[in-house]
Amino acid sequence: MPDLAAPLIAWYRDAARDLPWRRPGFPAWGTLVSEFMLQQTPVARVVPHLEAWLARWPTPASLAEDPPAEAVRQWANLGYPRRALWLHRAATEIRDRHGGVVPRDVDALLALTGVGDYTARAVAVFAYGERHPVVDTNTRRVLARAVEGRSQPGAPSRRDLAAMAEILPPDDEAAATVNAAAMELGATVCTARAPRCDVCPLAATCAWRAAGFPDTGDGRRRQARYEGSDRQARGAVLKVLRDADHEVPLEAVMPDWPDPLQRDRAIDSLVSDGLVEASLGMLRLPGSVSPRRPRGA
DNA sequence: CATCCGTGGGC
DNA sequence: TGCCCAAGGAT
Repeated sequence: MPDLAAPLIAWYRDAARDLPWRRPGFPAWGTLVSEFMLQQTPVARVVPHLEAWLARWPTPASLAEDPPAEAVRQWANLGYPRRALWLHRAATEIRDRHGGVVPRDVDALLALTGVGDYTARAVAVFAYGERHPVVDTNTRRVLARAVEGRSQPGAPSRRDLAAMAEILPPDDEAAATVNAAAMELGATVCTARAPRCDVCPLAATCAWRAAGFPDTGDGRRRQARYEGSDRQARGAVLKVLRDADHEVPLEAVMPDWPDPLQRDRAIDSLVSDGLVEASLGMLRLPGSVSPRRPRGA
């Protein structure tokens, strides 16, 4: 296998975008928040939200002090609001189990709510300089093309970590750069559609290019239609509660939604997820009011 | 392992 | 215009 590390490092030195989490001295907490936000949300949408979030909650403990409702509100329209709830839980876990310091150890990171294989290693590597393979969807596509000669990666697998580990140089800092460079290449050059092979540092040895760019089938499943979906209904319910500064009567939540059963199903699932609290016919974001102790309790 | 989970921009 | 896609994770 050709050496991918050297051309990736050289290319990254010139082509890396200037992003907040790449600034020197950026805190590990900021890296963790950015990785939560970047889970399935494009960089351009994340940047302003990240800066507002860190200005409001500069430490995990500061976030943990506020109720989850505030996290869900601040998350605004970033999408997948469970991530806001999970980030709040992770902040609480960091405060309670790690003295308020974002852990460095991959296993400790993996134990945090909402932190999986990607995020745990991204924090260990990019915030702390540890040497691990970091594999996201961009890296998987780059490896699928450059190494395997396929147009798209297969289903995500634990083997992806081993494949990435194989191309990492021994030095910690160089390994971190290769991890970042593979992601950056996939995000800006080796893109899902219309890859820019003319400026790719791996073009000379790319197996996919050498094979004549065969379409090896996309392996990816089509995303379910959003219009009319339960997800859309959930999003609409949550928006009503985010925009309200107090609890809302159940009957006032989307009274004109085309499918009342779907609306009720959305509310139930949000309650089940912990994103909404319901009692006495009222709905509110979690922890947004202090529950009154029943008389005589 | 397949499915579910938001939202918006680009083509 | 509809469809594709986006630094994943939990169940």
